[in-house]
Amino acid sequence: MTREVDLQDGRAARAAAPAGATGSGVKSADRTIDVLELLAGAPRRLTLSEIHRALGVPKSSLYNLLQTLVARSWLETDDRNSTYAVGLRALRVGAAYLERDPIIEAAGPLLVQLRNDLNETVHLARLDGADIVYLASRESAHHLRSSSRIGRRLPAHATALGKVLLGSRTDDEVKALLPDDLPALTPETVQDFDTLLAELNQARRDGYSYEQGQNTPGLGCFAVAVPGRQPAVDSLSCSVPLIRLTEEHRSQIVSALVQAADELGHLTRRQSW
Amino acid sequence: MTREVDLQDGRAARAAAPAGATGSGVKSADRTIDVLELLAGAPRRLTLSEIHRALGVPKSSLYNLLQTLVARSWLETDDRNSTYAVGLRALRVGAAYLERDPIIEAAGPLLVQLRNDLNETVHLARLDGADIVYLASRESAHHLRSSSRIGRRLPAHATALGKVLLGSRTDDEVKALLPDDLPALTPETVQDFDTLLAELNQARRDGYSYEQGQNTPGLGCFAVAVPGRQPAVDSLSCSVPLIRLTEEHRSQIVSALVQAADELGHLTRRQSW
DNA sequence: CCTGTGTGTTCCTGTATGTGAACGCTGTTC
DNA sequence: GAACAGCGTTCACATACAGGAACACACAGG
Repeated sequence: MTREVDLQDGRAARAAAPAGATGSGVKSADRTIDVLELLAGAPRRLTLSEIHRALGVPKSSLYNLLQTLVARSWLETDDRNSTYAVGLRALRVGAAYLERDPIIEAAGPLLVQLRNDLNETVHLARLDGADIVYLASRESAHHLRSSSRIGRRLPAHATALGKVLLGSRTDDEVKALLPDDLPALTPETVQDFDTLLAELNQARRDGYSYEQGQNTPGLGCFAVAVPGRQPAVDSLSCSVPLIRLTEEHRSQIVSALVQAADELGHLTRRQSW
Repeated sequence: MTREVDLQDGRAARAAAPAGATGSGVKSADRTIDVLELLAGAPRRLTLSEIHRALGVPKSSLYNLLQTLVARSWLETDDRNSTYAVGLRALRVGAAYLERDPIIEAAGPLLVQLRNDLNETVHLARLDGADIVYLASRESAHHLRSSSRIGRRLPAHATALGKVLLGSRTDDEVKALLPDDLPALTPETVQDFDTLLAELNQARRDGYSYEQGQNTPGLGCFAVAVPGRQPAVDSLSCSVPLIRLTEEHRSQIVSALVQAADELGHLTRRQSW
């Protein structure tokens, strides 16, 4: 018997939309998305029965659906119809989102320069509801093997990227945006609303946000919002292992981030959207 | 009146699957994919009516479908339900495909090194049917603005990436794989089957493929297959503007590509798949 | 060996879903 | 100003799909 485990990997599970949130729309379309998002978040290939249990969709309906998606190469099955994973054709749509957005195109060279100047990992992210979504990143030379986080979601309140964007809104807007109970990713994650609001005020005053180990133990993170839209939706960040973080490094990072975000704002302001 | 144009951009239109290829599966799932692939390949945002005409789906059905996809953030509508584009949540699934594949993870640093050594644009691609699909690339320092081609498809016979992979198959297999009429992307594209087979033989002998302006005028391209699987499915390439292409550069590129492909093959051979 | 639990697959029916036609609306044209 | 053509939206009916149950098969264990 195979051990029963969470099919969604730990972090993503909390940040992801309520999987069964299929309410009013076209049923098969909702399920198609359910399947794709489940497989995208799963740590390994899944069998029909596993998907059946995870989504609560009848096996026979699911069977037809999966066949359809495999026929379109949006899903792949390895040996003989045993396990399913995201397929090659699903690649294009995500890339299309990235290509259509001028800010992401413009961010590429800027991120490279930032990473080279600081020699730390830098990210571009966007606020979506209560989560931030990674849009682009460049890894520091230290760990090359780190897999790109593009498309991954993290609760905004647990990240510097999110805090600085929340800070661009009023306290009331923040209250309306975030869930009543703030999920914790680590023991350090702020779960108290007033503490969070204090952090946001700090970020508003400083012009940047900082966070330590609130989403990843041992990692500190600085972020500034990309100017241009009000309220801001995009932000740049730089993550540093706490062991390597000196006061000098800190001010270097912050000024480099502010400058890069400014430039990014200017580059995209006149763009036709 | 708006001028009526092709909704799919020139290249992608030919390489893409027959858009109406929805045959036997779950209808709404097929249509969901149709919509996503159409929007991903379109050069701009589309209205409901445009999608209706492009896919031949009844407007009322399409209306519900689009509403559902928007509600799930797989599509976005800008002002007020007027035009549609790929949404933020579609990002994750493509990224998931890339992350699950060890060869793509391993290719990252290798591509960076290749690009730095050659100072030219380098690509990793995979054969899928009669097309190649770009999986990863690093642009040369010369043109930073070039948008990533990840997920884009090109006819295999018109690219060095594809020719070297086709060369890893027998002539009969190639005949079975490719369509009867080879589409041309430029006046230079091989359309004659015997000429193509001769090119494949050349590639088999040399261990790499070369092509000039067959998919992009003024651009030459070298490619070698990543060893490990038989027949090969992945290949590495380097594109060079013809003006800049000397005999010395040529041999430097080929040997760097061969070495990188070998290394990539070794890195991934022992990986658990 | 036969039983039990797992898998993926097929079939048939009731109903949920797709759809054609009609609607309200805006902007353009004569 | 009226007629037209385009747009997105609504609604009631009939079709095609979802889903329960039953199927074939593989494997593990008593």
